[in-house]
Amino acid sequence: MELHAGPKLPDDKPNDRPDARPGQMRPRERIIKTARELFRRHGMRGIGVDAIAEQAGTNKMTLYRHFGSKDELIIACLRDVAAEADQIWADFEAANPGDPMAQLRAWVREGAECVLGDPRGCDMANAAVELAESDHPARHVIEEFKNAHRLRLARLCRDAGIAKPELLADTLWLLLEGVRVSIQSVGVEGPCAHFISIAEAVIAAFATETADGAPAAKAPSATHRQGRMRLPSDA
Amino acid sequence: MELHAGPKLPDDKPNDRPDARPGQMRPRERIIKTARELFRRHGMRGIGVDAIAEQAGTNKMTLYRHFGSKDELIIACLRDVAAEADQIWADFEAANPGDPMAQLRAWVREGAECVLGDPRGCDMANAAVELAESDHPARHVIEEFKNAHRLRLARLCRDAGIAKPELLADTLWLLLEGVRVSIQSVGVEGPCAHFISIAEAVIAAFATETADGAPAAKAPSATHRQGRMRLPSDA
DNA sequence: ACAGGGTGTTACCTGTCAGTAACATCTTAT
DNA sequence: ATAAGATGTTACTGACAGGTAACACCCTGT
Repeated sequence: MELHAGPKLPDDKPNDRPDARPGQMRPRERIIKTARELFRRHGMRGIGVDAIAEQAGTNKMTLYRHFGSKDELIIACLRDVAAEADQIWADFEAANPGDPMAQLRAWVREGAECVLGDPRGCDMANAAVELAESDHPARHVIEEFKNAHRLRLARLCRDAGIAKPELLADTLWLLLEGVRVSIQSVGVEGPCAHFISIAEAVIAAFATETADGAPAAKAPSATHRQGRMRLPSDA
Repeated sequence: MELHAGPKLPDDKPNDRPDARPGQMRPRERIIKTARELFRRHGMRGIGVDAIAEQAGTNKMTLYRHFGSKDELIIACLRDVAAEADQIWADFEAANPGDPMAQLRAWVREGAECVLGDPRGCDMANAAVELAESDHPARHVIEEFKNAHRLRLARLCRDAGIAKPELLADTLWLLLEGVRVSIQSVGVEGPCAHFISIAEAVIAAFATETADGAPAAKAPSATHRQGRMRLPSDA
């Protein structure tokens, strides 16, 4: 039950190590990034640790020195996904400081962009589908992430002055989750193509009744609705 | 490439065979029903043909006499799912004859009921996640089913006099797909709990502008709405 | 030079799973 | 009764996957 902490690096001078140069990640990082991609492409049960290690330019032994089991590797990958998502949140929040409505609309656009171009949907949701065992350790990571994400979205809606923030958050949430799963069965040409229009319309509908009765702060204008919000892949 | 047609039964007198009695299905049917349940519980890659055969009260050889491979069994199961879904459609259409708006709202309620109580979501969508190979033969079945279902929903919306039937259909579609996948990561207590309210509100919002300008036929009454959701008239 | 930790290599074990062969048995139609 | 087809039983193969052992090779800090 020894949790592998990975190779000890001199943390005070990380750039002195040749392996720490950008584009020259150390084995642990390479394995995680490679595993994430292969899990995504082939499914977690559709790819073996041997193939992951080889693709990562290393071997199975090194993999098992860093991750006690395939399940631990899966968990590490999901944590990596979560960290990346948190970063994306932070980015578009920073891009629209003090403007929660703009952040909300950035969330919609960001969500759509993350989905398109790669028809494999949401790593977390896919993991929940594949790891059907209700007691699988990775489920903690998934639930924790999804719940935190949902609360964060509701907070954003509340900050934007929406009258029923939880309801709007859940609506947008279901829509995006629907897009991410739907794209895997009917592709980007299906309902997903209308996601941004739909989401903008829903936001606008909710924004017409703000909590304090004041005019909704920065409700999406008409220019954002049908034409300008074109999805990258459907020109 | 011989497609197993199953044991030849005297179709003219099906009830003469002891195996044809209700609750005493023949091996092929037992295998499909059992496989559907086990696939659902454990995932298609999480259960073996041996376990399926045993649980179905038969053995692997009989299974392989009816289905040339595990993939063929998967396809047969998905077709069974599709047939069942078609039957459900037919049922609630027949329950509200000539009232497409009532049928639409029955679709919402039926969809919600199918999802709740079993946290494993949609078999078709789950299969699309698990069978990641883009050329997997089962993908044809999935895409065909999902596309047909989507068109049928759009037709229902059009018959109900909705101004933008495709857009409402896609919105409801994404919402329900979102529910079915979301329930697997955050459970029924999450956004799924509001699905019916949300869907009713969306239908009401769309129904306020019918195609011919006439008052919407049997729009859901105000008691079903959480918040007064109005969609901008351009969407 | 030396020690030690991280890494690469090879070989191996064990279990599981999809799929098949051969033969015995049962049911039913004629 | 008998033939034919469907089913049950056992045993087997081959492939692959998860996981481990042992040993050799670096590279780095002292």
